Amino acid sequence: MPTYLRIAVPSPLRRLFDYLPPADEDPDTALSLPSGIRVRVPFGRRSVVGVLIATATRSEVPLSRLKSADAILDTVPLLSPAVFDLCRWASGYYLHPPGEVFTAALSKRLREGRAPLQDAWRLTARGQGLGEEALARAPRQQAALRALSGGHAVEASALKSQGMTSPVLRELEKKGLVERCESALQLPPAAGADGPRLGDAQASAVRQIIADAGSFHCHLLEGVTGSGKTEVYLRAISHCLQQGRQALVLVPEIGLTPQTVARFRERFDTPIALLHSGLTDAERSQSWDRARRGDAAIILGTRSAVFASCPRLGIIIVDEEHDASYKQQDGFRYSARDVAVKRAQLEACPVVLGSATPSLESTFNALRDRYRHHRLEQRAGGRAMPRLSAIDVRRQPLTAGLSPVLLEHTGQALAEGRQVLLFLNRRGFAASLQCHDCGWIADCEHCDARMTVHRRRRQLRCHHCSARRRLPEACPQCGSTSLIANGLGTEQAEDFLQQHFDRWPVYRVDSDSVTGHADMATLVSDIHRGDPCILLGTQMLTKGHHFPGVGLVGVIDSDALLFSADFRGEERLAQLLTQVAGRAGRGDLPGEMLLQTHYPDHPLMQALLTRPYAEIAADLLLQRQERGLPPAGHIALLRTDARAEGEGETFLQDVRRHAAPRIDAASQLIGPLPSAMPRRAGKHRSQLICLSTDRASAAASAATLVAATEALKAPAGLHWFIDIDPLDTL
DNA sequence: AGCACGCCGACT
DNA sequence: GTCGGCGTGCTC
Repeated sequence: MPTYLRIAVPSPLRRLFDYLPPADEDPDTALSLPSGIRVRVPFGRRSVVGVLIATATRSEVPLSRLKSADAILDTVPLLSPAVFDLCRWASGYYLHPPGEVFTAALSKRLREGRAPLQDAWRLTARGQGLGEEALARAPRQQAALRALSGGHAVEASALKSQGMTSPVLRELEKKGLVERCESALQLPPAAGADGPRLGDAQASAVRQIIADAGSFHCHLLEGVTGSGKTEVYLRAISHCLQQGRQALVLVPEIGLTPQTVARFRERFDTPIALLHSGLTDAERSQSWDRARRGDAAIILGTRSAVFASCPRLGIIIVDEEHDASYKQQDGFRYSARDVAVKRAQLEACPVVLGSATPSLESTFNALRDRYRHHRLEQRAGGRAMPRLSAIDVRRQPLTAGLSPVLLEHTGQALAEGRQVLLFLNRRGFAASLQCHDCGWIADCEHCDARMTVHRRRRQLRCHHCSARRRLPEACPQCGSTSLIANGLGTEQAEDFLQQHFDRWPVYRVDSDSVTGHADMATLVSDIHRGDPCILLGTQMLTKGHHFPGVGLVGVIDSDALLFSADFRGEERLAQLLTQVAGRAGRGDLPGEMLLQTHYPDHPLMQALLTRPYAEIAADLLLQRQERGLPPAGHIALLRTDARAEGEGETFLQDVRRHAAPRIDAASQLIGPLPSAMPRRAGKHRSQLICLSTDRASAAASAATLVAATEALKAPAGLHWFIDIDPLDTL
């Protein structure tokens, strides 16, 4: 009976492919090949690297149509069993092609079918048999042999630092005395250095997390900035390392700053593998390898690190779990937070979700006792949250969006030697450009959107695609030179603030002015000197950094955030403002936060002013439950990108007709509808929403939708994808 | 997604 | 006469 290899092939196809074992492989041994190994297989007209999912003795595909695999690339899987299972789960849950999911769990080097990097040397059997006095005439080679005589492998970099050059080692390799291998550090169990004394709430959280070591439990750690969440993580990690196990720490995209890394390095005298987008492919592959071999005790990374194989994982931490950057927004649209929880379950280890502003998803799970909820109420050092008040800007004169009251408070804070943080969530000089004589408005050619004025660069830019044009001197429609820039952006506010407060520096922090990690680091260290200044910025300013010298926070345009078409708009606003508030203040200086608004009586504005985040979240959760929206309900979104208008809707209408009969009563289909911005980057976007009251129905309906979509052939130029648990439905 | 095959316009 | 445009069809 032939043996079949069931392979996940890197392709957008949502199925596995069967192959015969390579010709030189004995069918009986082939049957016991372990799942998770890489296999090189012919696919179409090319050769690709796939992952063995299982071996089988039957196949649906007739033998005559099967090809043989080219080569078995590994003897032992380079994915841990838990990550293998995690990928299989994720492929099913997110309805994403298995081959593409597995590529998320392998480093580039391994995806290309290359062997893991052999960055260490060890003695061969012959090398070990050699006496002390061997190679007396080659002192450098003798020294190298002595360095390796400890019986274990030594990393090439370590040998180099002892003065062993690679020509010397290569010479020994030629003599068959040493060989290359993967390094295998012998990690001693490491404890963290002592930290500050814990408060009661912290100590209790640590105690409960530690008590769960070795079994799955999800902990929601809720605490404002400065309440000591990080200290709880560090203690839990320390305990985990003492057990000889690894810790996986996920942080948001811009949260992996040098300060974050420094904090871990200070505390733990143990190798840390970093995984973030700023690394080169080689560095990434190395971190990936160190995690997989167990050489790194701590794996600290962004979203994709959730798939790093760790042989002895003991805990997972997801910091700022509410952060949107955990959701991948293209291709394999997974949520690293949700995948982390699933992973902890598969690894049988605790997972800690930490945030000052937990997502309603996590709040809901905590309320239903699925998660253990720990609240850290106090700010370390008794630091108070800033006092919040609204500035009613109705009928007030606004200069560059700033009211006299906000200007006065700003001036006063600066004069008192404090720093001021002004939050404005719009880049550029102005939101749009209009002709005062004929009404012409500068629209993007590719999107249903206005172009933003960037005066410094003399450009019009679209913030939804890459379109850029020269800033016109005159109206292209009527030739008038009376062009007016509507809607305030950070550039304009910066110009005004610099002029108005010329005795103090104004730092603008947005993705136009701050481009890299290095820029941000310089800026942060400047600001940490504490001299009075104005910090003016977008969302970028609200993440990851704490500014102890800030005594006043001003939100220039709260209204822009108050009205959002998306169902998560209110949750995001509450999180954003709470996060901004958390940036400010220290023990001796209670901060102040002022919100400029035209709607001081808006219920959400009132709630924000008078109640803590947790209460607002509880209310918002009730509203979601009443409307059957997440996290009470579940959403799957089938989206299309088409070249022609209406094409997507027509196609989705077809999909709906085919799928509807097989969708149960716990799910309802809404749409197809054009997206909130129907045309984006030249593509016409539309969507079909599936809203379900329970998870099982949601999963079944989404699978039905995908099956129907695959069965109907999409017209040329129409792309479609499914988004499970989307962040927004716009 | 690749990568082929396939059938119609401007060039060495 | 051919090089090459990208439409459409398949991948065990």
